[in-house]
Amino acid sequence: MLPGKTVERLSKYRRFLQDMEQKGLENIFSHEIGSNLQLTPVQVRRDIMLIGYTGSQRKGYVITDLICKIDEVLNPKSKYNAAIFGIGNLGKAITSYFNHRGHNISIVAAFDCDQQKTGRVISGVWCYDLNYIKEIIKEQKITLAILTLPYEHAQEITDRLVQAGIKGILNFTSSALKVPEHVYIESYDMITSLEKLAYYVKKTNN
Amino acid sequence: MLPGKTVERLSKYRRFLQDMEQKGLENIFSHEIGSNLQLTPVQVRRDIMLIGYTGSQRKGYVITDLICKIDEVLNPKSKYNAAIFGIGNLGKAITSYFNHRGHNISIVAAFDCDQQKTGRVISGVWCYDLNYIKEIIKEQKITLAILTLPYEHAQEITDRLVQAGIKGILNFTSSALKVPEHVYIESYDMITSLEKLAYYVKKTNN
DNA sequence: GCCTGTGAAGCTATTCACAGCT
DNA sequence: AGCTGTGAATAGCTTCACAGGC
Repeated sequence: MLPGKTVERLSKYRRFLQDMEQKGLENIFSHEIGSNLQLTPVQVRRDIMLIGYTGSQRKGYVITDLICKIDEVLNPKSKYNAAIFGIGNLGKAITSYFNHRGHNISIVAAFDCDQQKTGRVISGVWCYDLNYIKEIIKEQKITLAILTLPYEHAQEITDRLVQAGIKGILNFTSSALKVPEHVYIESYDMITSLEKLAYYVKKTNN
Repeated sequence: MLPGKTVERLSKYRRFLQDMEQKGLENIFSHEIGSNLQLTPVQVRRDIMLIGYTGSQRKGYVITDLICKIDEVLNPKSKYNAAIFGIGNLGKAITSYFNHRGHNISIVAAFDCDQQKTGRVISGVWCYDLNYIKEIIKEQKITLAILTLPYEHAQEITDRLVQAGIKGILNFTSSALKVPEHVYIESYDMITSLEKLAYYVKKTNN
């Protein structure tokens, strides 16, 4: 099992490498990847070492092979189906943004409690009423949930998702969700980010 | 200067404490804060220790005082003006979400290159054309920028923001921005988050 | 007895420094 | 000469373990 930080960087390496591949490049050095992603070459090499890929001293890494290796490590061939909970502006942003790229994760359903939104397609996915969580998750083999609904309902919906057998949750609400051991949570809180930014800006400017 | 992780948690403590204050509570123990935010009591105490606040053994921390102390540390009284660059779904989500709460950071302007959007109010803020970056930033004393525009334009706009004297950037594009030393960047990449989630879900389920 | 505050230990992540290859 | 791969050192963060107070 790779360290979290390494997994995050691998995701970025892969996208960068895909771009370079598209541009017709065949080989790349650790310092090239590094300078593009603002990382040290050592860090890049260490990550690549961790996934067991090895380059050559003269030409660096073979782009196509490295992409393959990352694919192999990050997505063990299976496809993941995700659903989004709360299809407001944030939900729509994520859905349309995400489904545009070729991924092995796809958002296949949306859920909302607003009757104006349910029963039709929004940002390319069908929007269901929150009452059908269990059925649809089973039916569509959804394993990942993205939470973009109001803070107040987050824990309640989470409990229902866990009940329905969801395996991972990407949580954009500022609620610190309680889940059983076997469910993995990744949270992002933008208020925190902005406040952190303000803190460091202040600190570095006086 | 506090560690990044501590700053992040302080932001969360504050919001939780404000909620508790609203509910009429006066005192709170580290384990109560911890269990709500999924942190160990020791961690909470350590963070509070770092900002130089001290509680009492019998009643824990005085909520109002602790909030004050966090305010003092996180926002050294000044107000921050922020602007959002790219007012699509994500931009709108952040703007409306953020300006609803009482903050010392406020989003006072939006920028976009789409003529359909410029010259009017969107999500409560006036939307300017990207050509006026420099003027508006000066005029409105904007120090923070939030980037929610397409990847391809991120670096170019960033350069112009730096030129215009911006101090901090919250970057939601997947581009790893190059900026001079004195500009602070906080980045969030949701593709990375989802891929990380998928990775750990997979790993913990076989 | 149950709380806070904190030195010391333990982990995790990054960087240094350099051996080895081509 | 300039790259990769990696043990060893360092830095950053969290938890342990316990002293001290009410």
